[in-house]
Amino acid sequence: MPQLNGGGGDDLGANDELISFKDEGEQEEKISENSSAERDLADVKSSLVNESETNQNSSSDSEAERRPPPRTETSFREKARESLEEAAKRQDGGLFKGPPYPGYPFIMIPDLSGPYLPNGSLSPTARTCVNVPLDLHLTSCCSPLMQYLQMKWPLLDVQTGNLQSRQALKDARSPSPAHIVSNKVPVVQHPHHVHPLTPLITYSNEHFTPGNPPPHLQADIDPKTGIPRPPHPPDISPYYPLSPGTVGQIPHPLGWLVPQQGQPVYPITTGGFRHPYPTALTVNASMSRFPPHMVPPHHSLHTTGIPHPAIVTPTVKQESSQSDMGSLHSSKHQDSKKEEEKKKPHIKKPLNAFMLYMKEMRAKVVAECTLKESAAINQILGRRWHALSREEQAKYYELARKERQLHMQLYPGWSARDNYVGGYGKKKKRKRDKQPGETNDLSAPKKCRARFGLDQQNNWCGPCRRKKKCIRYIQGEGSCISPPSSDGSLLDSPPLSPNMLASPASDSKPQTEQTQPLSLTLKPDPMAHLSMPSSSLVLTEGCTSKSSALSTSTCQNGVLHHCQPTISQSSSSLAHLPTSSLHSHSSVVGVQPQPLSLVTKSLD
DNA sequence: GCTCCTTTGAAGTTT
DNA sequence: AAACTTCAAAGGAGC
Repeated sequence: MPQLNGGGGDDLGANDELISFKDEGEQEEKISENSSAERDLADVKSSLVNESETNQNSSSDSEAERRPPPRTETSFREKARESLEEAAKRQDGGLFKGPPYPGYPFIMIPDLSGPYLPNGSLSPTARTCVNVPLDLHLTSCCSPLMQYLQMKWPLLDVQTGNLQSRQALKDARSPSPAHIVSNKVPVVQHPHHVHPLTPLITYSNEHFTPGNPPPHLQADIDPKTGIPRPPHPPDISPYYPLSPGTVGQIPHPLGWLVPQQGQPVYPITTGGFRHPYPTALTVNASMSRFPPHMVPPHHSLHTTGIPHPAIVTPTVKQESSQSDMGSLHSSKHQDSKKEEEKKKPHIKKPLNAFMLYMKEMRAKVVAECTLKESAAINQILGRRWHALSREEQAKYYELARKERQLHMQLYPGWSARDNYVGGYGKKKKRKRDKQPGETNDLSAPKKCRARFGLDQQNNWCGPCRRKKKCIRYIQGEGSCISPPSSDGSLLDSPPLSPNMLASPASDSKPQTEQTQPLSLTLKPDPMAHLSMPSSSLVLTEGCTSKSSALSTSTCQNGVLHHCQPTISQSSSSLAHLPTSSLHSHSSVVGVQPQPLSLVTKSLD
C-alpha cells in the first residue's frame, strides 16, 4: 500500500509543488488568521494524505506500527489516538481493536493523525463516533456522523439538527449490519445536481458492501478483465470489494440513510452541496468511469448498469458481453495476441485528489469564465487547488484514497505500469519534460524558433514554446505581441507587460497567487514587452486563457465579470508604466489582496 | 485522428 | 533515496 511510510507519494509531489502549497498556506495565514497554519504546511499536506492513507489501516495495528512516527504533532496525534481508542472502547467494547466492522469501509474514521483536526471541522470524538457500528452509536454520534458525512459526501444535505431526520435515521437502522445498509436506492444524489465529487458514491452504489458479500461474489476471476480477484482478506476493507459484475446486489453504503422508496431520509438540497453550481458532469460521466460493457450483466435487481469508470475499451466502446466471454475463452480461439490486447480493457488509473477536484470544479470554472480550453482551466484549477483549505483538500485526498482503494480492490493485479503505452521513458514523453522546441517543432521555421533559435527559447512566445501557432508570426511579420500569460499570473508575463496593468481584474489578484509558481516550463517572456501593439491582449484576473490568446475572462474578486472571450484594448499609456508600478500594481490601484479563490461561490 | 497543452498527484522506473 | 517519467481528466487547437 503506497504512502504508508510517509515517504514517496506522501510527499505529495515534487518540491515545487510543496513550495506552492506553502505559499498558499501563507496566504491562508493572511486570510483566515488560522494559527494552525503556522505549522509546516508540507507536513500538513503530507498529513492530509497520511490521514487518508491511515484510514484503511485504522484497524490494522501492524500497519500503524510500521508507519514511521510523524515528524510533528506527535503529542496531539497520540492524544487523539488515545482518546479515540478510549472512546471506541467505551462505545463498542473494544471493537475498535477487534476485527473490522463489516461496515467499516464506509463508516470509517479518518486517521486522527490528520493535521487539520485541531482546528478542523471534525473532532476526534466525532470521528470516533463514525467508526463504531451505527446500530450502537448512531444515536449518540449522530451529529458528528452527520458532520463527517457532510464532509465526505457533501451531496448529502445532512441536517444534524433535524430531529425528524434523526428519527428517520434511527428508523433506518436495523439490528444487523446488513440491514443498516439496506439500500434499494441506488445512488443518493440530487436529481439536478449530481455531485461530481462522488465517484465513490457510484462505486459505493455498486461496490460498497458493508455486510458480508454474497457467496457468488467470491469469484476469483474478473469475468471482464480476467484479473484474478482474490477474496478479500479479513483485514482488508470491503470498501470496494466487488467486481463490476457484482455490483448489482451491493447495497449502497449510504443506504441506511436512504429510505426504501427513494426518498432520502435527509433532504438532499442544493444547500447540501459545497459547490451548488450546475455541473456538466452527469451521472454517467462523473459517477461512472466504467463503461457499461465492463459491467457484466447481473441477475440482480440492480439494473442501472453503472460501470466502474476506470475501465475503458480503447477500440470498442460498447464491447458486448459476448466479446468479453470470448476473451475469457480466448484460449479456444487463440486469437492473435494483438487482438487480445485490443479487446483487453484499459483500466485507467484511479484519480488522484487533484483530478477529483478538477473533475468537480471544471464545470464551475467553465461556467464562470466561459473558458473551454482545458489547459487554461487547469491552470485556474491548479491555483484554486492551492487555495483550498486543508479541510477541503483533505476531502479530496480522502476521496482519492478511496478511489485507489476501490481500484485496488477491483483490480488487484493492475499496475500503473500497465498503462505505460510505450514503456517507461520510451514513448509519449511529455513536452513539458522536454526542452521547449527541442527538435520537434520544425514546422515553424520562420517563427520564434527561427527568430531566436534554441538558445533563446525564453524569448519565444508562449505558443511557440508549446509548439503551437506562433502568435507573433501570426500577428504579422516582426510584430511580436506579448503572448498572453500562460497562467494568468505574472510569472508568465513579461515584467513590463501592460497586460496586467490593463486588467482591472488583475489588480485584485492576490500577490501570492501571482507569484505562485505555476509552471515549470513557462517563464516570463522578456521579449514580449519589446513590441506591444495596441491590440495586445488583456489578460484579466483569474480566468485567463493563454494558449488560445483570445479567450479572456474575468473573475475578479470572486465576482464574475465579463468572462466572455474578449480582446480588450489595452491602454497604451499603461504600457508605459514603469516596471515597479507593475510589480506593485495592486498597491497602485489601491486594491487589497484578495483571497486566493478566483471566483466567488456566490454572486451575492 | 493523433498529439499537445496544463494542472497535481500517484506510481513506476531509473540513477 | 532522489530524480525522472508516465498517466489520470478535460477539450480546444495544431498538424
